[in-house]
Amino acid sequence: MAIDHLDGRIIVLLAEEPRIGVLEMSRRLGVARGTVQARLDRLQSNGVIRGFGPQVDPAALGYPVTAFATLQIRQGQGADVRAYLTTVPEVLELLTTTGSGDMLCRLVARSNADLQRVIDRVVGFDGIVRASTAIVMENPVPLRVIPLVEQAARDREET
Amino acid sequence: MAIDHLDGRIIVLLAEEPRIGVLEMSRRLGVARGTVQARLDRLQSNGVIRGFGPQVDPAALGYPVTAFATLQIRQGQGADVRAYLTTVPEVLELLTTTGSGDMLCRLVARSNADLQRVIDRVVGFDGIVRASTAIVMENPVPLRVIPLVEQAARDREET
DNA sequence: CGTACCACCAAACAGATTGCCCAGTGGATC
DNA sequence: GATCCACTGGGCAATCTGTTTGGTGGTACG
Repeated sequence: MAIDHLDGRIIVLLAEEPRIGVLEMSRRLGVARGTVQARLDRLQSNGVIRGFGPQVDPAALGYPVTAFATLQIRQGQGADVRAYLTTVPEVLELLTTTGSGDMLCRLVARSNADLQRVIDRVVGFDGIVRASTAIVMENPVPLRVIPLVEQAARDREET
Repeated sequence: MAIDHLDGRIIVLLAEEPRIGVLEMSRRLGVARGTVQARLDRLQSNGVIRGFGPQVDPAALGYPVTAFATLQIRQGQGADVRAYLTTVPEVLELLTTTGSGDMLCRLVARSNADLQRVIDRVVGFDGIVRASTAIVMENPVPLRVIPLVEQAARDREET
């Protein structure tokens, strides 16, 4: 759960050059291969590293438009809405937030015009009272974790 | 840019068992190893697969609280705000959305109490006019792309 | 003070995988 | 008919993986 400095370096290295392999990592970090291997195993069983799945870019897939929809859910319909939205491929993420039955929904679409179709499909579901959508224009900071990892490693050291 | 059915299966397989290797994939998919290799190269140079970085779980790192902050930016301060927020490790993502100088900001914190510190640090920056924060309670659909990939592959086939 | 435990290093092994090259085949294009 | 392209199936040396072994140092604890 607490991240070591070496753990941090391992994660950063892995983020920079994912195909690197344990052996090469041990060389670059100046530690024994077994150590890296053990650390990696620990990080994975700890759940710190969830996996190494491919990072797919929706834009390159033909879905360059991203939007966030804030949904207001009718009382007691939360589970239904969740189940429904799970079946919509264009729904990339769904979160419930503080506030009266609110959900936040990350969408993608093939175009601005297509976004209309997606939104209709999403908010057309009975159980959604109201929805407001914001289109994403730019993404100055794409989803990242490295700075957080480094911070966590630093915290650990400074103790 | 357009995704083949085989491409789709490759991505899905890779998402399910990331450590699988090209050879094993070719066996499971019933195609030659060179084919899988060529497809993978193409997918990567196309940008469809951005990489294979480790998926780090902020919660396991000690940051179990997630929140979204909607920021209203003072005219012309957008660049400054971006630059500043980039330096805050707890800012995992930053997006500019439609609306008058609005940004959406994904945050994590060590606790609800700690969230206050993070928010102060974020909105304390000059150039941010107003901010409203929503704490994430549940994550019924964690960030996913597979259904979209399958959809894209299906679209391609049905043509 | 001695023991036990733990993380790490260094080395070794067989087995598997990778990157790369080649020749042949079938379909589509012009 | 000639050409291009993607795929197959095979083969090669080099490398990496998973795993085990023995040895070292530090720390916690009775």
